[in-house]
Amino acid sequence: MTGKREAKREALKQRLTEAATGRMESSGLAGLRARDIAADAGCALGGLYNVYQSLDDLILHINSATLGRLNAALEQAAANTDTPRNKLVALAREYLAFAIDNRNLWQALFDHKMPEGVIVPDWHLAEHGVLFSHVAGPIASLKPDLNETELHVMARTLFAAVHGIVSISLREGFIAVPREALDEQLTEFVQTLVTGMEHSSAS
Amino acid sequence: MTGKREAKREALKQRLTEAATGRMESSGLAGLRARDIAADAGCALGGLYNVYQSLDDLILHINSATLGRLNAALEQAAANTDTPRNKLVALAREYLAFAIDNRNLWQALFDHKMPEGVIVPDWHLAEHGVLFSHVAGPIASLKPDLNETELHVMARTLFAAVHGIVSISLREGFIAVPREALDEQLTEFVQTLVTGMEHSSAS
DNA sequence: TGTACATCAGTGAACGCGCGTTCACTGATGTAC
DNA sequence: TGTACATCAGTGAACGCGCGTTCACTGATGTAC
Repeated sequence: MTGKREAKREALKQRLTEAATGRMESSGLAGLRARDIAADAGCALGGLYNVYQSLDDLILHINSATLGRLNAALEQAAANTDTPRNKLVALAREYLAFAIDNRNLWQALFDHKMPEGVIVPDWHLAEHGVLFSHVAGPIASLKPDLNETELHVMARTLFAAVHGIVSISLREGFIAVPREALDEQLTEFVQTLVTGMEHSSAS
Repeated sequence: MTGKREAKREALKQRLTEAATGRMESSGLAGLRARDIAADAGCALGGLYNVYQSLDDLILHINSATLGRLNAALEQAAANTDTPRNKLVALAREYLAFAIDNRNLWQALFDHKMPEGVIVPDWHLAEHGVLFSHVAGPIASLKPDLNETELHVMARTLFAAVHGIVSISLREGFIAVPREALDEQLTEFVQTLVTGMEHSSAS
């Protein structure tokens, strides 16, 4: 029966991760408590610290998983459309949809701060960086004259703009504006921006 | 010597507000402690609670003052330029400048959350709403066909986009991108958007 | 102006609570023979 | 397969810390006469 220890450990880790994800989804990052997670996962409080170094460590792993799902969703959205313009619109809409469907998990991506002095691991920063990359492809098609740096900067800016719109729209509990209206606003916004890009002189 | 009580009270309130603002600017919202504020203001811990209902109450007042200064700065920026296009660019640049120069105070406007169940007073929500209004004027000139609601929505969206760009750029301690570059990016972004608005058909 | 009493701001030690993390203990799994 | 010992996961009570808020007390300001 070798490996039973490892198996149980993995099983517990998964139960903890699922429990924590559930809590985060329902109560938000601020409502996440080690005791609740352990209780949900059916283990003692101390058990959590056998599997994860700290609560922040656990949160980091949840965020990593969320980023993975988000990146996959964006990838899909871009792949399913044709023109650069439509890809950018689809990416923005998918981002909005993901944010709405995973409200608190998505929020935690941006709200979580490491305690002072502790550094965020590189692999996690890299995952965040991938978000921008989805936007870069379509932009490169629209503006072939941009060099690598300019392209990266522009992708970051466009992403940030969309993120800002989604972020402010979802603030304060429920959505004041109905989802369809939000969707339309965002679509129109990206359309306008792309039109502007098509009419502006090359940088 | 009537009124000495009131005068002292006002003086203390001002000292507390200044001390708290200073702490907030240097240490951020998360680093704000009642004990520090009282010490800086030169009064006992309990004194703070004679003047303000709670720490959240004090923070609300600081945010209110910050919003006042921000709104004034934006008003200025728009007034000093001519065309709608230039006004929108100037507003965005002024917003960036204010955020950089008042990093932590600006951040606190968006980070501060009331404790669960406590409602943000109306007057404070209204102050936030004013932010959008600066953008509405120029947009109305660019797109005269918009009705009241459409105009408000568009102003909100544009503001949110610029806020998102500024917000993500200032994340993580120091500015990775030099200020001039940020300024240029933001300017270009707004220019592109306005160009797009000029070329798109009326809604 | 002076005296006696009332009021309320100012004080800071103590309270209370939340909550992440530790740690001595136990019991299950693994290993040696 | 069985036995004795070693290892390490699992336990949950206790620790520790931060920090907002309170409260009984004091001393300064205000009022009445």
